[in-house]
Amino acid sequence: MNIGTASEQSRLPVKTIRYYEDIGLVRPLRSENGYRDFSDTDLQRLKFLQRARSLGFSIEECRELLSLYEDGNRASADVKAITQSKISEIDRKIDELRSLRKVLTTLSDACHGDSRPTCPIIDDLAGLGEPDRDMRGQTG
Amino acid sequence: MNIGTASEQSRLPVKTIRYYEDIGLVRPLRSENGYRDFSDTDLQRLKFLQRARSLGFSIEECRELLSLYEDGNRASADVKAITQSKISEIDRKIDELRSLRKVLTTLSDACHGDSRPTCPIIDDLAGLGEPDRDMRGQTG
DNA sequence: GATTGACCTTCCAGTCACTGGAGGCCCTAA
DNA sequence: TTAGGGCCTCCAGTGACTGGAAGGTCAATC
Repeated sequence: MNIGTASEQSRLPVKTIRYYEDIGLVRPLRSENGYRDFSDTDLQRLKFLQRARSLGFSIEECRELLSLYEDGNRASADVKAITQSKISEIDRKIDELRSLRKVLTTLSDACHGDSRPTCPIIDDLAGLGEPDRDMRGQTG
Repeated sequence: MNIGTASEQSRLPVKTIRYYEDIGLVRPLRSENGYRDFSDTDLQRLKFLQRARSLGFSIEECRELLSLYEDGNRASADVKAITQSKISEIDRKIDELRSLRKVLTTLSDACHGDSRPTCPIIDDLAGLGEPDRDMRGQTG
């Protein structure tokens, strides 16, 4: 099938599929006219990639998962390990966002939010808050 | 002061400061030898940027906040609005991560994680799960 | 005065995962 | 024959840096 059909079926943009070919995630044959010709197996890979990407796996993780997918002898433990490290990563991100949210909420709550120029948010950003600067603002 | 000192004081990498100059977030003078010469005002901006970035504001948001910071007549409502839209954004991200986490946890829990090749995680990625494919995997 | 080494400069390329666009070929239908 | 849509490649841009090469500057030491 042509790339357009593969795109519809896999729900991946055409551009993305071409990109995936570029980086070797899928290797469709070529028709005589130079068009990519996707087999059912290729389509399976694309669907796999779509799902895995939407679950937050990076391209390199997808590559790894794909090779496990296609290795009939893989140990499920290997796949589970990748998945669990992904879960930990998500947990870390959630924590980080939560603490960010907390600071922003505190600042926002302290701000009267009217037409006056006085603004605790700006004051904080400018370093005019309590002098515990070194406790905060560490970039992850 | 030289860029190294500005870097220490602002806790921003030297490279980042040069980048910020490139994109016009800070405009230090130059000494006769061509070295950047940061004033106290420049340093204030850098510290402001460090704090704002660490709170998750994008570069463009920082630019906006900086101009509000330097506008003595700004309305605090403007700053509060940016902050609150940031909070909503964080909430959206957290929700997304939570639902991702849920799917991954379900999959991981279903996987025995031993040396056998049978793996529900891979099966799901391959589209061998329940046939509700169209309900899932929408990329945000 | 020469050398060392830290610090500074610019410029280019790479990161991640695409996305947009230009310029042009191919195919089908009217 | 023409119009349109689909396909091709290649290049550049996104965001926010980061790494590295090649080279100039400065202060201290020999």
